Amino acid sequence: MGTDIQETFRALADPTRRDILNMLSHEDMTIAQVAGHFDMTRAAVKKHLNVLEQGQLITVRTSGRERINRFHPEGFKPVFDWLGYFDGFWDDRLSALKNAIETKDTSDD
Amino acid sequence: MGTDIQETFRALADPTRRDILNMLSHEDMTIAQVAGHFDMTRAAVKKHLNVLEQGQLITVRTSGRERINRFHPEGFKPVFDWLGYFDGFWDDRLSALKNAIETKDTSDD
DNA sequence: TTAAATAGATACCAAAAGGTATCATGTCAA
DNA sequence: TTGACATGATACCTTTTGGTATCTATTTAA
Repeated sequence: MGTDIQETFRALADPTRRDILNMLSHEDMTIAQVAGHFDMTRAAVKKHLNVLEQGQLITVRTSGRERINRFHPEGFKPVFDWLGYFDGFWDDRLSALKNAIETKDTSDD
Repeated sequence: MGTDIQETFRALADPTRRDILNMLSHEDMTIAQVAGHFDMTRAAVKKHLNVLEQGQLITVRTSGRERINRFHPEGFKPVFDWLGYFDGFWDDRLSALKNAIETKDTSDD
């Protein structure tokens, strides 16, 4: 568990889910709020949110009857780690980025 | 055409294809050579290579009856560009990486 | 308390994805 | 030229994926 890179890559492979990530990076949103931006049912959006949660790209907290989805940038770490295998192709400047991610990871909420 | 980000993310979403990319980052390989590393048919490997080519993550050249697959790191550019939307979350150190990619892009072979 | 709002859970469906098997084509080498 | 080899192209199958519809549960507010 934890850093299942496959789940993260899978989560990123859908355009709707990438759009959702962009939206959530600006503000936390409930399922209904996210669904309001798409021409699809709330159930379909919920499925996408489930996939994003499995990929650890969002976290979810419950507030009353609402389910609030929050962007979780630390979830990108396995992706950057994987990209790191190709260091030789883009020098080693990738490590700076990886450090940036890892530093961010120390914050909690 | 050109930089279809969806095709690139799609190509990265499969573990076999990510393995293939790692292999090709070390040396160019024919279809048969790639297939030799997996417990699946040559046709299946060929499909994966097609997806990687559509995602612009590899290039293909023909030499006689052989089809030689080459890692194409520039294909990652749309991915890094997309990640750039989240600059605010990991400072702006991502731009260093993007510059690295773009610089590499000027090389030919 | 009761009605409306938010969300969860299933069942179901069509299309895409990952894979195999098979046959056709082009190429190297004796 | 002829046979073996590397690949291309289809057809087909199964599972996963993205989506809808429907029903249930919980929570808020009048």
